[in-house]
Amino acid sequence: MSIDKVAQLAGVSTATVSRVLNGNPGVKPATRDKVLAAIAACEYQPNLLARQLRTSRSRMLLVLVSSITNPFCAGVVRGIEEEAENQGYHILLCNSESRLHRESAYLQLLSGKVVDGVITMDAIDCLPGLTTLIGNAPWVQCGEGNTGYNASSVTIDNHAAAVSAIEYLSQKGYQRIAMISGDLRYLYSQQREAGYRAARGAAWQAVARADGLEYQAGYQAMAELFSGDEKPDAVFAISDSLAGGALHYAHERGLRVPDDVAVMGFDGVPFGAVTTPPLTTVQQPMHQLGVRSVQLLMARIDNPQSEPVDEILPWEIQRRGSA
Amino acid sequence: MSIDKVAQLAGVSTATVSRVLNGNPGVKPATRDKVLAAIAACEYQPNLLARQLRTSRSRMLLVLVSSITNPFCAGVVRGIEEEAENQGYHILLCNSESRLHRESAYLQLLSGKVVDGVITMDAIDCLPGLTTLIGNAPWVQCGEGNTGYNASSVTIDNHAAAVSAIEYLSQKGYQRIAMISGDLRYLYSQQREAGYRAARGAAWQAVARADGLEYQAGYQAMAELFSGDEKPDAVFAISDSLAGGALHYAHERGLRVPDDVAVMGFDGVPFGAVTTPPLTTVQQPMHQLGVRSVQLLMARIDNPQSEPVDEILPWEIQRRGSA
DNA sequence: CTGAAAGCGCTTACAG
DNA sequence: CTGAAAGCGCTTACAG
Repeated sequence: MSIDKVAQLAGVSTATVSRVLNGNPGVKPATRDKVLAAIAACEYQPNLLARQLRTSRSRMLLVLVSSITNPFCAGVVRGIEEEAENQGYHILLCNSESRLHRESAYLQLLSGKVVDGVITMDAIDCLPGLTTLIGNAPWVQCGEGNTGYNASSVTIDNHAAAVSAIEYLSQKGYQRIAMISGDLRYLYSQQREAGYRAARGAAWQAVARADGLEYQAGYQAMAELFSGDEKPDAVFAISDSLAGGALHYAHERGLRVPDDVAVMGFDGVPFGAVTTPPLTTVQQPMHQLGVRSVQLLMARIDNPQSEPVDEILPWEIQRRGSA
Repeated sequence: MSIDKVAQLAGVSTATVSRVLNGNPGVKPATRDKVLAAIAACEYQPNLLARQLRTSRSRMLLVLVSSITNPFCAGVVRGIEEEAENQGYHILLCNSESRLHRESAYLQLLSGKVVDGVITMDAIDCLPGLTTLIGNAPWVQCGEGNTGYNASSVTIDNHAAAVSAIEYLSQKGYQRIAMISGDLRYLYSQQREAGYRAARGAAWQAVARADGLEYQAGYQAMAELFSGDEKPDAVFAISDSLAGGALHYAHERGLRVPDDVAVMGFDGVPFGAVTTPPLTTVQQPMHQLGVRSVQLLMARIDNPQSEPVDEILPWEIQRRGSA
């Protein structure tokens, strides 16, 4: 079932078979039909590996996420897959769990020509060696805008969004606004926390850092915020998942949301619409983040000389019942 | 940066370079060192495509899931990735959204030798053409045990688990136990619904079919169950996500859970631990489902003549506050 | 419009 | 222990 068999069957050269396979216009209809018949007859399936080796184009993209269970990541990945499909690309998803070993194993596929480019959603700054593995291969950072690399990026303005979230809470009359922050190796954590501090200025502040991205971490951080003497009357969490854990803590302690304590999230993931009460949050354009990442990556693949671009997408505050 | 360059640099043949690259023992230490030095000197990176073409082994696995945002799928995928990594394999995740076009595009990678085998988590029965695309390639079904294919499978006993869930609710004293079922194209939906009906026997029954896998669908189904005259006092949902939507409906209507209505889920995904109240559910061995899928697939890859095996894993009822 | 031939970058019998 | 050579299955100038 190789191209040679087809050529034999059709009584033409392999070059001709290849031409009809690739839709090359310069083939006489009669011969094309002969070839097509032969292809059907022997149920020929092209060996993509050979094609990729020859053309040095795999039409595959590597996507590095820290956690696939993170609904924000999942939302972005959907956007990536959709646009990749439009462009005739397949994606190879690496759920790194931030494990260096696994990430570098996948990045080897880049230098090994198995993929044409990579989209990273992880904190790349603190993963030494990875950037050298990527080298000058087409690369876009999604959700993280670390500078100093030969990479494009697509993000939102995390600082501004955090400032705006705090202002929203202030306008609602909340006084003691605390924050559940996250892993500061991520640029977005730094930026959102900085936004919180900037917005608070000289006002009352309290920050608890969640250990991880899961609900449980949000629950713990909330407990920490409520362990002191001065309880917050509002909490701004760096992600909806963490906010979900915070809500759980509030319910468990009999705190009414938003009357006793308001909770505000970040991301705008689906489950935020069905929490009790539904979560007020900063809605990120997840789908569009994915779509634009692919488009910027394609630009780099098609023209490696082109300048990397840093794109910033809009966000909006989604008002629901929790704050 | 091909093997030829390295060979030249080291003053040996390409065969020798290949041998040290592959850890072939029959190489004189002195020459091995020369080669290693040359590899380092020119920062040689092997072209994996060429290697794969030559050896007809890609060490990549295709994983077809219907929805990556489904936390049950995500949990299984983590198990898959972990075991794949142990075996030196990479995975290619296809988030099909049950779209035939996308699934067949990915399955082409199978016939195209880009992947060595496939794990499907989707309802394959009703996707005509896909099974012929798979042909006799190494294949295992995970979570779905359709028979009649040349595939291994790993599942739980969905019927028994559903029966047991209903018995649990009965023993708790609930009388009018309803069910939120799902898409009957999935075998697991059929099996769990059949288990429900078998367990109820002549007792009061009500089934609402959720339209989709998201919270929202569970909310709608719950609304449907409560629209009639005879309200249920307990609801068994076919998945935790759907149960989450049901909980939301209950809260919205001021129904106390589990006093006014009990809610029981299925899957045992992480967020079930932080709902209000936490979700009583049937815990599936997600991680192990993934691990065993990979192992069974490896068996088929290493020995295509081996018989497919159908493996059934244990489940358990996870008691929490909602029922 | 079509074919003969080279080549993508590896690995692997086969000799020696 | 090492090398020359064939070959994996394609595509693509280059002729004609």
